[in-house]
Amino acid sequence: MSASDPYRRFRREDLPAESTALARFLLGNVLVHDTVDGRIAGRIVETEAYTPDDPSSHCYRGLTARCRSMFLEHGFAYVYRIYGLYRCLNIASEEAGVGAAVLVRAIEPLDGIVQMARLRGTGDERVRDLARGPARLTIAFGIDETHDGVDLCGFGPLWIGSADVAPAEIGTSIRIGITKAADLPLRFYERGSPYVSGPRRLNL
DNA sequence: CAACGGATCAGCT
DNA sequence: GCTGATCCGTTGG
Repeated sequence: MSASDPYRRFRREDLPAESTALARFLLGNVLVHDTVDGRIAGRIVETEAYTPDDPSSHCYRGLTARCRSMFLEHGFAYVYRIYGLYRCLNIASEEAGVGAAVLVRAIEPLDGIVQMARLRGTGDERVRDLARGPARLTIAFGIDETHDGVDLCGFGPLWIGSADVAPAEIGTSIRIGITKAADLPLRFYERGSPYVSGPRRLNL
């Protein structure tokens, strides 16, 4: 967060609002968490879109207490608890008042790798595994439900930005771990990246 | 490697 | 009650 910061914060108007456009746009850009113990940051390499009227979306049946953040303007965080144990980070998409979001599924660690390994607390300190998978990445980044509803395009400690690198070559597949609308091609990943999650057949 | 079960709970039916 | 946008350790080919 200095003049020499290698990453540039996005303003909301930098981001496409539409869900699949945002899911693709985010690939290759960075998620940053500036904590008291230093910066944790990495390149987003895998996303999934949960569109309006999507049967697998948490707000398919309308606004509820859990998914209310999905109705915020695009660029706000939606964090929810899954399987009672873990958390997943989404970025709200579409316009305010429309429930939709992009799930961030995997990140290539760039900064704060030592702290990521500490936060994860497993024996596995391979950089490749630190943020590969939606729940792993929230653990590695220290993200929890206190981040639900925060503006990732604001000036807070958790934000998204540009690393000003060449755009990734994007692959497309069906989404992972869902049972409804399971055939829709709404998962996007950086082709060839070893930091992407999921079975190999989905990462060609 | 692939497959399986346990952990653990909010939200919904 | 039952179901998950999951992970991890263990078991078996």
